[in-house]
Amino acid sequence: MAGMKIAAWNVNSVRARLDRLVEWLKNTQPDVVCLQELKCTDAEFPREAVLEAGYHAAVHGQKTYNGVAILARTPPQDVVSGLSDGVEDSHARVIAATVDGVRVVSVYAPNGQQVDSPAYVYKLEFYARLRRYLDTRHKPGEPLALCGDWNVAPEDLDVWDPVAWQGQTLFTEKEKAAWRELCAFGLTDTFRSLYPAEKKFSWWDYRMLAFQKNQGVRIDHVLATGPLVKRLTAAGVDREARKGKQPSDHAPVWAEFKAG
Amino acid sequence: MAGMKIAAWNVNSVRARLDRLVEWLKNTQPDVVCLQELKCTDAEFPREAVLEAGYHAAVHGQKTYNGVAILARTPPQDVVSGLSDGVEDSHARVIAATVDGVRVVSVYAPNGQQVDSPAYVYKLEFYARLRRYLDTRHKPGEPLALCGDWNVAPEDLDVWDPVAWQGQTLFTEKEKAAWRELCAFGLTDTFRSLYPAEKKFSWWDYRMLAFQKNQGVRIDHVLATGPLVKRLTAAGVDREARKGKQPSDHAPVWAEFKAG
DNA sequence: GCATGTGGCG
DNA sequence: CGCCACATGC
Repeated sequence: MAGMKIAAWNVNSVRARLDRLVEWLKNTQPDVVCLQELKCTDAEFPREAVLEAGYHAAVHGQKTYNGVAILARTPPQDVVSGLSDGVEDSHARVIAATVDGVRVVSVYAPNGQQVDSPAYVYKLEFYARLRRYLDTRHKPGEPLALCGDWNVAPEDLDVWDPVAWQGQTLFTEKEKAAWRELCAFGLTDTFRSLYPAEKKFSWWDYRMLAFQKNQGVRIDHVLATGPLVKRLTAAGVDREARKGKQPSDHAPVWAEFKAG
Repeated sequence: MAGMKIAAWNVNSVRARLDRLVEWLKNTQPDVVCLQELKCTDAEFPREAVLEAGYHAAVHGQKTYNGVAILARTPPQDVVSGLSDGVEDSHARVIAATVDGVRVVSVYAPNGQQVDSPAYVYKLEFYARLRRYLDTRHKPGEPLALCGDWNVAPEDLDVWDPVAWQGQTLFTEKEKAAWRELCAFGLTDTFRSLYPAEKKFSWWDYRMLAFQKNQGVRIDHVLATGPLVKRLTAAGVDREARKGKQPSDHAPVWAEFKAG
């Protein structure tokens, strides 16, 4: 693997955000981008515009909701859509592909709505299923990156006000436990590993001027296995991309790995 | 009265078209603008942005449908909303005001939907009521301009294909007769009086690439009484404003009067 | 708040 | 085709 910058961005409709996405690709020049919430079918995905910007796309789309993709400068290989675990599940939340020797998975974890709602139960099950997906298909010694919107803020440092967030969806003990259980496969939160004390966010509610007041949470993460973490040189949140007119409610997050 | 350029534009939602309207005001610098189809209430009308562009506004708004306004460099005087003829009518289709000594009326005539439908009957009645409005309040010897979307193409020259339009709403004999009866008050179609043989349009359907094929109709008109017609120097359609992204389906029409 | 879809209207 | 309204998701 050459040096590689991997980003993850919940775009909240790739068609509504196409101009911003293309602009951001041109300015940021990541090697791989995991997109979430495409909110379009495979056929509706703007392949041409993305290709013009220099990226091939592996797309697992869905009408109106969810939808994930992996963009890369070279065509993604061995694309696998979904968890393929036999569970009835119409949500397009996972796509995997190999890029330049690294297995990349774009993940849009369920939001969970209200605590103990069916959606919340589904969210916890999704995390368990994803852990089994890794156990079945991968080893922690392989170069593997899982990137996306995880809808979990793992620690107090990851929400703007831990007291206000106490017991709220994205920040409950059960969700954090599901997250830790996933990471226990052998995954490292790249941003947090480099910056153990940084309070940076990746999502801000559209309402109540949350972004202007920096009342956000860090729920978008680039997770990596040991072989990649060894090469980790930088990680961050592209807060600029949340500014201006008609932004996504999420900022892109990214991690950079040196050649090895 | 100083020299005066009066325009009329059905903007098809003033909020959806605000950027285009402001841009057009800055480029075109009309003295008076009659707007139709505001599709917003008085409270929702973007007064600030319009004022920043240099225009005061008299607004007769309505939620979702209709809505008319008069913009002017100096505050419109003696504003009168509606026909005030005692008829039950919730449609905001008429507003009048005096600007620089000229009585200006912004009119959004009913579309009429299908021939002989209740909406069609309402349209014919609207024309008769407007004629009575003029008879009651004005004299043909006063400087008076009625400007707006009349939803009538008065002559064969005013539709792209008179055969195709034969008997269609906007072009039926009854509508043309209602239009002539209104004009018989003492009003002149400024554009047609200057250009008796010009085939120019002011509205093109959003569908079927009608604008690209120039398959339009001329249904937006600046009507003026004798004292103004004497000063008429130019009239036209601002076809450019119908181009580009997210245009109104109407182009602005205008007439220019010299000082007198 | 800002997306999505649907359905009415022109 | 492109407004509006309304419902629904996050």
